[in-house]
Amino acid sequence: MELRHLRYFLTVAEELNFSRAALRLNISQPPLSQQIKALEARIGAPLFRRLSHGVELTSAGLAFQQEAYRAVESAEKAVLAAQRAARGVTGNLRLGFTSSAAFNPLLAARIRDFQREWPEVRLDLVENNTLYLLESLLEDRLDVIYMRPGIHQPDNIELYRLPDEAMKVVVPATHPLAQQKSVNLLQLKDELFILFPAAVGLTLFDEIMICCRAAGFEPKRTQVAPQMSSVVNFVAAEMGVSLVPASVSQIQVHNVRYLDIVGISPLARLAVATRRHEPSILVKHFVQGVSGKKGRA
Amino acid sequence: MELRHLRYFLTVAEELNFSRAALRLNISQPPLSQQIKALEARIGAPLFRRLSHGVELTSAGLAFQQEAYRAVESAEKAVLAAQRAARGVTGNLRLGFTSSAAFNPLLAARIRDFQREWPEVRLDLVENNTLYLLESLLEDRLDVIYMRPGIHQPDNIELYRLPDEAMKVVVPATHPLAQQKSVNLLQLKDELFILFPAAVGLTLFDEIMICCRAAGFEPKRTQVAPQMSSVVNFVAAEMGVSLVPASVSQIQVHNVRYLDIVGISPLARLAVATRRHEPSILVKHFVQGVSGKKGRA
DNA sequence: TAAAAATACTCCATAGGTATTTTAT
DNA sequence: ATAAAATACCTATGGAGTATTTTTA
Repeated sequence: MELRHLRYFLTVAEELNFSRAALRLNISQPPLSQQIKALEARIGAPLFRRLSHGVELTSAGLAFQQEAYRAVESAEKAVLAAQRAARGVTGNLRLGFTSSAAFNPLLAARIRDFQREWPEVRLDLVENNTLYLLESLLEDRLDVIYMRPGIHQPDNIELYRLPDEAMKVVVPATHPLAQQKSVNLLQLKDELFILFPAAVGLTLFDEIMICCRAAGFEPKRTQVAPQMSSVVNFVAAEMGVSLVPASVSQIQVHNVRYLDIVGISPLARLAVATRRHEPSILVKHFVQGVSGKKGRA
Repeated sequence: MELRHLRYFLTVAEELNFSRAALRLNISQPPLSQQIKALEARIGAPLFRRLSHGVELTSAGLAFQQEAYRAVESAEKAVLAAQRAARGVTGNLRLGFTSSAAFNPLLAARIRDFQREWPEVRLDLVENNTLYLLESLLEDRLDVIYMRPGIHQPDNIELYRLPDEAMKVVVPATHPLAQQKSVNLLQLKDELFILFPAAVGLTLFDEIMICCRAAGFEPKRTQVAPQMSSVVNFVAAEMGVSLVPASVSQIQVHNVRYLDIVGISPLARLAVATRRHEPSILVKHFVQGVSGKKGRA
């Protein structure tokens, strides 16, 4: 049995006349009779009662009609669904980002614009650290990631650098520096630094360490926090001070002050990464709207 | 596009390997490649990504898979549904009966047994007078009817006579005759008779009239009631007396007595009718269990 | 008798087979 | 080097055409 049989049957069931149905199907009447006959043989029961002027459906024909219609409809829907998916109109895009990038306006804008342009694409969002995101990307559990580019990236990923972001110092409101509009790093030399674990937030951690050394000191005491929001909360709890990307200052926790840095200052680097030779049209569509430049970190 | 393409596609999508899929489909690998290629051309997008060791689904292929599966499934379901309908396992049977037959135990038993044997067949029940039932049967709005056979029936129906049923006299409990176990018709010669309208319950009406004449009188005063239950209610309201099929005495209305008739007594004739040359297997199944004998009324 | 479906037959398009080449790791 | 898909080419099944017969109201 083929869709041809179902299509022919459905047309005859509509017309209740083989000759007219054959006309509509752009075939002649005899082959139509033959195909219906073959279908009836396959089923083992007549689908039509042949009368002198046309035909009528048997109960078997009536029962066949409903499901046959669904079959033909599903077949057509399958083609349309495939075509839509191929054009990138539908589908899933798995997007990962670091907790420190979660507040970056470029990421928010890209998500908003992409959803506006492709409203039927489902975005699966994952927040995690750069190492985890990279691993997920390479193992095909994520399609696009917003990550902090470090020293050695795998070479089978494609990187799109976003503009570097300034960083700010976060201090408790009760801290003497809280009254100032800006600070230089050296003023923090005796403070306890709340940072991401080196193994996880490696790149931001490194960047801060390097700048402190350039400013002439080595942070003596450090304390790790697993998430960007935890960092701010720990500062609010007066456990120490920290350095965060400027966009993170959107987290307006009571009892915390953000200060601009003058002089030597670390930069928060951000990049979008995809698998190299990525075939997914959704990834292409997403990356097209990322305002970064292609290239190594 | 044919079901073949969908079946082939689904097998490849399961195996993710053309050669293995071809084995399962009992064809060789090249024609499978060709059919998938033709399908992809029809859709306008590749469904598989060809890798060195096997293939994987593209997003278009993934989208296609769901609906393609439904299409194949529906096609198979259509065949099964038709086969079941052809065997009389499913379908609708429209059954009509007169209100005076509604209490006949043969009808109740037949409905019960038929439903027990063919639980998936839906019975549509219609209660109406013989004239209406006959018309509905001939115009294909009913399939089987329990009717009161009269003098001239259409000859394009098939009749199955059921055993004649005795009739009883119904009187109000306050009536002098209510004390007797039985009556003869002549005792009713001065009573008001509650009967079906002649145009509607023609046969039962005629039968009663003929018997009264044979008993030696003509019912002087008559009153019509539209339904068998109304007849009994009118008797209960002391409007008059009536004659009903014995099975109607199941209607145990307060203030009403049923009396056997001795001597000349009318009979309630009942028959099952179907269209002549009826092709429906459901009608055949139903009639097979009707314990009547075939023939004219 | 006429309208419509079935049958008889012919033809060719194409599904499927075999042999071989190409491709990608 | 190897596994697997694509290509080339051939064969033959069967879908569709034309002409005609059968059916039934």
